[in-house]
Amino acid sequence: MSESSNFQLERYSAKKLEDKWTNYIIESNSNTNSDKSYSISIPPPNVTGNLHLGHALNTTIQDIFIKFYSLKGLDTSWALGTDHAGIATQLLVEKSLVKKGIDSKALKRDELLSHIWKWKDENGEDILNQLKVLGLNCNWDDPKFTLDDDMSKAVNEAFIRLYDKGLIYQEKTLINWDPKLKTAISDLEVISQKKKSSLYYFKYFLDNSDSFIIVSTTRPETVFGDVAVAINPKDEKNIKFAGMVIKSPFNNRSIKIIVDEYADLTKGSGAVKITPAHDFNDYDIAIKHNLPFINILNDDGTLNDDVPKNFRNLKTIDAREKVLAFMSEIDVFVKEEKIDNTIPVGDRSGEVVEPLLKNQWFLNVKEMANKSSSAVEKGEVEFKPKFWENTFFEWMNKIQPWCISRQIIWGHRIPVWHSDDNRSVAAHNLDEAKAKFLEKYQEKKELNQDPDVLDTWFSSSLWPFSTLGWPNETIEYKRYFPTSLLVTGFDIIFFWVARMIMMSLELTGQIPFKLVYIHNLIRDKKGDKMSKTKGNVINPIDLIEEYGTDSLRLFLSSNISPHSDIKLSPNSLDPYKNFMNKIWNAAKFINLNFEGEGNSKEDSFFDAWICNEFNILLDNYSQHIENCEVEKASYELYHFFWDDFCDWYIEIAKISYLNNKDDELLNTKFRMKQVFCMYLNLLYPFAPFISLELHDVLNKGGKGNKFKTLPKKLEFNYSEDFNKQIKQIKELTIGIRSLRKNLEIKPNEKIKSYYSLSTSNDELSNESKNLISGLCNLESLNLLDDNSQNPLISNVTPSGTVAFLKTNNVDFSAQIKKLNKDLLSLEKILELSNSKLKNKGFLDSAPINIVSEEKNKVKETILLIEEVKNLIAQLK
RNA sequence: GGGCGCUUAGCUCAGCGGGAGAGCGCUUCCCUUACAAGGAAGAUGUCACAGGUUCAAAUCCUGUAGCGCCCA
Repeated sequence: MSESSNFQLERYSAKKLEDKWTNYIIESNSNTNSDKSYSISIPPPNVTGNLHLGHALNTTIQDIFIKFYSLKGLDTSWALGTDHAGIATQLLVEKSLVKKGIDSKALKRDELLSHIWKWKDENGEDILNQLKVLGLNCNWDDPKFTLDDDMSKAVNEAFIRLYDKGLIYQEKTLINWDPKLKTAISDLEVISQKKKSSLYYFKYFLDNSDSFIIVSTTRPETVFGDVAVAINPKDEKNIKFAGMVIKSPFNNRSIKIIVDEYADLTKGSGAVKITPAHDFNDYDIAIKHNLPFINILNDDGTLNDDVPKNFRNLKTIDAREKVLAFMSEIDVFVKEEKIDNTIPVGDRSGEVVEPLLKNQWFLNVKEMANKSSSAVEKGEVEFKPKFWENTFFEWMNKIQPWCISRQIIWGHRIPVWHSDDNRSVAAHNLDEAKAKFLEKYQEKKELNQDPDVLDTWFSSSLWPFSTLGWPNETIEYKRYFPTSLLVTGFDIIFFWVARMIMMSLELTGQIPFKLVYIHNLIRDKKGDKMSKTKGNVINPIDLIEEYGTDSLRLFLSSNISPHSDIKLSPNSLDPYKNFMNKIWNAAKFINLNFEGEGNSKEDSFFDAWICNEFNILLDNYSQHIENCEVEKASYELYHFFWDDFCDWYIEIAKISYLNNKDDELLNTKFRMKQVFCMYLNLLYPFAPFISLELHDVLNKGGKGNKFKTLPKKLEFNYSEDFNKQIKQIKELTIGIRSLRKNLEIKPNEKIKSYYSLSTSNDELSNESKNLISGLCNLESLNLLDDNSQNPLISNVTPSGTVAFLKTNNVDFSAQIKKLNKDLLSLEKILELSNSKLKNKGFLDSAPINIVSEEKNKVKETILLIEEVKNLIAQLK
C-alpha cells in the first residue's frame, strides 16, 4: 500500500504526530544569515518546577513570535534556562532529607550544599524535558542555569561593580525576618494577609502618679521593647502628659511620652506605644525622636533574654497571652476590641514575618528606578497592554532599598571578603580579594568570605544579558542584546521585570528588552486560581494527552485577552481539536484529488477568490502578530480556513469536479493544494505538528525544506469581479436552502428552482447556475420569466429572489412567517435610515461617504420591501 | 485608604464613534464518498445603571452600583 493511500485511511491522531515531529522541531535551527535579529529570553522556570499551564501559555506565545520572525527571515534566538530558586529549592531538598532521616540543620554548609547539587543533577532537567513536548524552538543546545559558572561570573561582576559604585552596602536596620526560615526577605516577599484580630487597651501609669494614658495595641507581647508612647498634638485629653515619663510595669524601663501626628486619634485609644525594633513605623518615629532600639526577639521568633525571666523563650503568641494575664493581674488591662487587621506573612514559609534589627546587604535602587521609569516614559521600553505601565510606575515611585542578602546556602555567595576587624572588599575570588584589600588598606589580613547568599531575584535580574555572555562582549551579546521581547505574567512585574530594567540600564547602559508583553493567568472554569490545595489544577500534560499539543497551543493563543484571565474547563479545548480534525480531513480531500502541478489554464473566479482571501489573511495575520495581538491572528486563521476554504471553496470545487471535464479541473486542484500548503505555513507557528505532517504528506519527497520563509502573496489570473460572483452564489444558495427548509422539502429531493437578480443588468453565468444547482441539489435553475403564470413560493436575498413552484401539497406557512419577519426588520432599517437623512445635523456633519451609504441603503431597502410585499401577496 | 481592570446572547468572551459578533450550548433537518470531531437552516441581546459630549454612543467623558486584581 502506498503512503498516500495509507493517509486516506488514517484518522487524525495528535499523539502520533508529536512522536514523529518533536525531535525535528527541537533540532531545527532557525538561524539565518540575516543582519536583523529577533531575540527573547525565557522567564526561567524554577528547577523545582513542574510544567503547568502558565508555562504552556507563556512559552507558546514566545514560540509563536520566534517561529513567525524566523519565517520572516530574521536571525532568531530564544535563550533557555532554569532558575536555582534559592529558598524554594533548599526547602524542598531539606524536606526530602528529613524523609531519609537526615537532619539538615546538623549538616555542615558544604555537606548540605552537596546534597542540593546532587538533587539538582538528578532533577534539574525535568522541567526542560517537560517543555520539550510543546514543540518550542528555543536554544535547546545551550540551556543556562543561574548557578552555573558563567551565570555566577555575571552575578559576581554585577555585585562588584555595584559595590564599588557604593550602591551596594551593608547596614544594620529593620528588615523583614522570616523566623521559620531564619533569613531576611525583601518587602516583595512579604504578603499582607487580612485577619480578624484583637486590639487590646491597657493603662500606662505615669511615674509616681495616679494618672495614666490608655494605650491600644495589637501586639501586647512587645511591651518589653517599648521605649515611648506617642500622643497626637490634638489629643486634648493626654496632651498635658507630653514630655513626662512612664515607668514600665513590665520591665521598669523608662518610657517617654512624645508628641507626634503619627498617633492616630481615630484608631484605638489614640495613643500608641512605640517599639522601634519591631515595627517599621515605630522605627521611623524612633529615628525622628532619637529613641533607643530594644530587640526582644530571638531569630526563631521567641522572646529573648532582654525580657523578664518568665517570658523568655516563649513564642510571641504565648507571650501575648501571658502579658495579657499579667496586665489583668496588675490591673492595667482595660478592654479587648475585635478588629480587621493585616498581618505580614512570608510568601514561602507562610509564617508571620517579624521586623527585626539585622545587619544585611542592600542595593540602593532609588536612582536606578528613576532611570528605569524615564526609559519607560520615553517609550524605550514599552508595555503591552500599556496600562501595566501604571503598575510599574507605582512601584518605582515608592521603591525602597532592596534587601539582597539571605541567610541560606543555596545561591550565589556574596562576593565580599571581610577581615577580622570588619574591613571588606568585593572580589571574584580570594586571591583577587587579597590583592584588592592590600591595595585599599595597605595591609595584609586574613580574609573570610561573607556567609550570606544573594536573593534569587538578583541573578534573575541579570538574565537577559547574562544568558548572552555578559560581562563578556560575546558574539551573541552583540547580536541579540538588547532583546526584542519579554513575555511574562503580571504577577512578576515588580519581582522581575522592573529589576531587569534597572540592572540592565545600570550595568550595560542599555534597556534589556524593547517590549514587555504581559499576559494573564489561567484559572479554572469558575475563575478560581488553580492550586494544589483546592485540587482544581489541570495538568497541561494531561490536556496534551487528550487533545494534543496543537490543540492546546491554539486554545491558548486564541484565548489571550488583555483584560481578563483565561478560564479553562476540561472541554475548553474541544473546538480546537475539532479544528485540527477539520484540517486533517481537508488534507485528505486535497490529497485525493490532486493530480499534479503545471497547468496553464486561467483561474476560475473561485480560485481567484480564494487566492485573494488568502492574501488578505496573510496581511492581517502578519499585522496582528507584529502588533502583539496573537489572539487575533489565531481568529483569522480559524475563520479563513473553516468559513472560506472549507465551507465555500471546497464545496464549490466539489460541484465543479462533478460538472467539468478532468483537464479543466487541474488548475483548481493545483490551486487548492497550493493555498492549503501556504496556509499550513501560516499555521505552523501556532500548530506546528499538524502543519509539518500535512505539508510532508502533500509534498512527498520535498523534505528538509519546510516552512523556512513566510509565503509570498499569491498572484492569480482573473480579470472580472470574482467577489461579486461569490457573493451571488453564496446569497442565492443560502436563499434556496432556507426556502427548502421552510417548505420542508427533503435535502435529497431534486427540485426545480427559479431566480431573478436584484440589479436588472446583472447576469448569472452558466457556471454559477451550475454551481448553485449543485450546492442546493436542484433539478434546474432558470431565470424567472415576468410573464410566467406559474404560481411561486419565493425567498428574497440581497443578490436576488429565488423561488420554487407552488404545489398543492406544500405547507408554506413557515415561509410566510419568515417573509413577514424579513419585512419587519427591513421596515425598521428603512425607518432608521430615513430619520437620519431627515436630520439636518447628520447631513451637515457626517462624512460624505456615510451619507451616501445611507442614501443607497434607503434605495435598496425600498426595493427589497416592495419585493417582499409582492412575495407575501403571491402566497395569499 | 490609593491604583488598575472588568460588567455585551444561557456560558466563555471579541468588538471600543456610523450595519450588535464569535465559539460552545439550544431548535429543526441531514450519516450528500474530506470531515457526525461533520453538513444545512434557524432562535436568542433595554451592550450594568444614570447623566453628559456628538448629527450619531456598546464604543468617548463624568458619576453610581457590583465583581476581580495590585499596593498600603
